[in-house]
Amino acid sequence: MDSDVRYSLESADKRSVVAVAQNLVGKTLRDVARIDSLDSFSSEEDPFEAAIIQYFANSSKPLCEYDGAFERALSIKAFPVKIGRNGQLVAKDRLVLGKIGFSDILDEPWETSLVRKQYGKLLLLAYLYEPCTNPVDYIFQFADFWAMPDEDAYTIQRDWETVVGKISSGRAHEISSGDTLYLEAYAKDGLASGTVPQPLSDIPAIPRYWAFKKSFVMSLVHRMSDAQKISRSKLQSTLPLSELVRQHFDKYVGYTEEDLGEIFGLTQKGKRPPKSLSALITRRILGVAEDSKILEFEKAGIVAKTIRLKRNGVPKYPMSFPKFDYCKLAVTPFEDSDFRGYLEQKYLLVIFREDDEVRNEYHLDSVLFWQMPESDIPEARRCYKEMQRRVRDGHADQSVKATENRCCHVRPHGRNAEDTCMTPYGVPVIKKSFWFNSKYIAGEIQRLNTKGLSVG
DNA sequence: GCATGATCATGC
DNA sequence: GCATGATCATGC
Repeated sequence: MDSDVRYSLESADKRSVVAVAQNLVGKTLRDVARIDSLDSFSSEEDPFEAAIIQYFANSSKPLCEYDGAFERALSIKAFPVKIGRNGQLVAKDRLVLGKIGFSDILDEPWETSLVRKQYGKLLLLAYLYEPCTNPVDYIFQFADFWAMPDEDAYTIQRDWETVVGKISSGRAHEISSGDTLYLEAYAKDGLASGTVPQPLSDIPAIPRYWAFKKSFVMSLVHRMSDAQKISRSKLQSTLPLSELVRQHFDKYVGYTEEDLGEIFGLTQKGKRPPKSLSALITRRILGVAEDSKILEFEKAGIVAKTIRLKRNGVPKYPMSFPKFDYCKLAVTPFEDSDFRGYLEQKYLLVIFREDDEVRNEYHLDSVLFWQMPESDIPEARRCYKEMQRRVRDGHADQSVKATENRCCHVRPHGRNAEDTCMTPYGVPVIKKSFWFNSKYIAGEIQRLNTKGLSVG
């Protein structure tokens, strides 16, 4: 998010925190933190949030170094969202920031107030609320620092002054949510918790909490999640996702990428097509706006990928993973590695196949949902362990080749020879990443097609 | 023709 | 500035 967030972590640390947060999206606490229940947090005020904070503390190096005090530097707020009637995410509740101390607030200026301090460092995590579900199984929908636009900050300050004004004129008992626009003094427990004294009047008042109103949280959700649902006709209203996607793509099977670019008005004659053309085509076929995420895919953690198959059924080029860090690789067991996490990625493979006659002309062929089968994980593990061994032995330059491993290999993925990463033995080596072998992917596509799971 | 290493280039 | 997807170049 914007760099103008008032935030005391260094920006590199901040990026690291955001990366940890983004890693939660599409997953659950059970997935990422291997927690089965919140029992061990049950003494906390909010066990769910406590578990999330612990996950962050364990996952982010800068946060570890903050020695548990990082809560001063950032405020993690998990809040529930649900699927609204039109299929878009909506806020479920208000977002509570903290209790209003009727006495403390009297001589506190806005600049040092709880609300002002909180909103400059809010890390918002939205999770999909499901009734009767163990919170460790809630799926996170989006996560990011919240950069508050100036116009919002101004309104929030005015709201704050309105509430403080009532307290400092002895009218805390007259506070109402209707007084304010974005920020409210929320009676969290209603009258259930009884009343408390207020400093400048004998009349007791209901205890209140600072909270962003539901409508304001709703706008946050809209701003932060640009995900859209895949379009459905009446007839398609109850179709399972895979069948829905297949039906959408079916209409366009046989067209070339150029045809589709033209059909959807994404290309102009004489102009070079955008590089992201295939990604744009996928969006159009599914009826989702260009700049939107696809809600169903976000929820299920599916990534759409275009695969161009040559006539022999082998992808034109292999699929790469993000670059790895030699020092991290040397000390991280496979089970805890980023690579292990990437292997669990679910894909929607949008497959184009090379024309039988015209070289370099690719036609839309089919779509497949694919995830690396569990039974192949040990083979990928061998690739990881072998590369790890080489790095430890001082041979980061020696990649595990595609001929050495059935599923994956290692190859350079830097900008050029100068784009290096430090090794544990102090010699920089060109950046590398793990890649799926082209032949392995070819085999998987063939396996799914012959299994009759093909769509399209 | 393929495997492997290296680099380009677009878009965020 | 960098990651990622795309592509080139070399050698067997």
